[in-house]
Amino acid sequence: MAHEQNKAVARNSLLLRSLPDQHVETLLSHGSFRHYDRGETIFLQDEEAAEIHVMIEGWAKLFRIAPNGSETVVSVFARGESFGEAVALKGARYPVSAEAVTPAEVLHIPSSLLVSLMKQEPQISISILASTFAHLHSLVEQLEQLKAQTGAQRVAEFLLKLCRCDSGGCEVVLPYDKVLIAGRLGMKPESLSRAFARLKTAGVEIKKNHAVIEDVQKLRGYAEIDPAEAWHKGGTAQ
Amino acid sequence: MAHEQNKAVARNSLLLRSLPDQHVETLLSHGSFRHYDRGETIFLQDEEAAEIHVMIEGWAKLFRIAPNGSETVVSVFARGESFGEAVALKGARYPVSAEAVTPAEVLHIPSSLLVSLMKQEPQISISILASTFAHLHSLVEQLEQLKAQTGAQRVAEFLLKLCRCDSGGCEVVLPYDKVLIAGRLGMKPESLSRAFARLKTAGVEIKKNHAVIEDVQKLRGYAEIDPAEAWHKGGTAQ
DNA sequence: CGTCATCCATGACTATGGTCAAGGATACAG
DNA sequence: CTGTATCCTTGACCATAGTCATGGATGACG
Repeated sequence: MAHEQNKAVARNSLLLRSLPDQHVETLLSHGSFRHYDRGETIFLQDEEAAEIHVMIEGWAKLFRIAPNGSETVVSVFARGESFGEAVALKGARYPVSAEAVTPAEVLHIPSSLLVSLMKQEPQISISILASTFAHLHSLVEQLEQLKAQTGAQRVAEFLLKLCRCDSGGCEVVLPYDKVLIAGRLGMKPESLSRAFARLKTAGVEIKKNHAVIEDVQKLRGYAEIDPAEAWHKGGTAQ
Repeated sequence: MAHEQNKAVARNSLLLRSLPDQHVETLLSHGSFRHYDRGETIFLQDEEAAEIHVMIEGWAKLFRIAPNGSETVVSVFARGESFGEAVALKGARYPVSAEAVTPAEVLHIPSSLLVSLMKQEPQISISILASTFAHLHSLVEQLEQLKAQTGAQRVAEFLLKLCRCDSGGCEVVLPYDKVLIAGRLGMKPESLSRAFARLKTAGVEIKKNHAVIEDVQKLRGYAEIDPAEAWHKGGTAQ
């Protein structure tokens, strides 16, 4: 049965994998698996949070709609990752909305259950804090990237994170469509196109939905150094 | 003795105020208060985190130095706020550095102590999660602001957060120097100057280190609407 | 096979903000 | 009062990316 598959993934999720089996079973038996179609809403900004969400299959994005109508993608989650921990435990309202960007399978765990387990088993708190910290960390990284790097450099880092090789050439599949990649990297689709075009200089070729990286080291260099320097080899002022 | 003052502030901090007195006393008696001069380092990126930090007096910034040398201010903390909870409990390395930006008094609480208290008192975990969530939330807001607002709009929101009035006029004191404000808002000091200049349109006058807001509502309007529309009153496409 | 829709690339134009350089204000020391 | 340091503002210039408009590729469907 598909549920067994799902449970296996859940047991391996970042949130649950370090918990004692007994508690994992309790959580699984009270949690619910649900399917979402592409584009379907998982929760909305300002809704009261009562559940923690674990991605079992597919991708989901967290995003905010600003008063002026523009959308900001805050993060994108894949199989094994979870979100909403801190909000749900605080019983606060979601600061973001969540939506499936591919067909997706999500495990929902009621936060009340977690709170009561936390009282018995402090290890759970540590687990939750750990995954919350991971989000914190990734947001900090995003902030830095947004403030200190150009669009093309952010794309370069994005590609580097996707490919698992340390050196030499590499070919990666773009995990979701370009509109979403652009959003995730804080730019418009048009800018993403242009960023791809610039990366040809750094030995990257885009074909359909996969990218061919000629030399990982070279690309890494492009991502980290100020682009002006990559050009005419100047010295930094400070 | 000054220590009593300090302890009073600590007891009122966001992290400790909701804890039972008994535990607060334990934490205080094992924590240490320390003074920092302006510009002094509190901790460095990549150091191992073993303490939680509570601001008692003054201001501190969290920041990252990118490989290319540019600094990103991630957050600024004031009296009563705390940072480093999630990292310290996970025993990970700091993803950011911290530095006093004014003369400051900081309470350091060993994380090992907190871990053992968490085992006795689940309420502590909730407290910590709450303040971690607050950070998470503020980072999300920053991301949104950076992606969806212009510099002048970010400055407008910054001023609005400082003034506690809901309508009418208002005068606020800029809490720290303009270089830091600029950093906190993701821009260079020059851009901050220009943003201030633009805000004259929205009824804001800057004199030395305080800002006079003519009409809070008006400024709020400026912060939220797309600046192009504030100009020629167009309709949004989408 | 043609039609239509979707997604993506590209061009032209504009605005926002970074960089560099210069100049004004303020505070403080002598 | 003068010299100096620090901080802030302003101007000129330019790179980056947003906006708008167009056109091409791909794929679903009749």
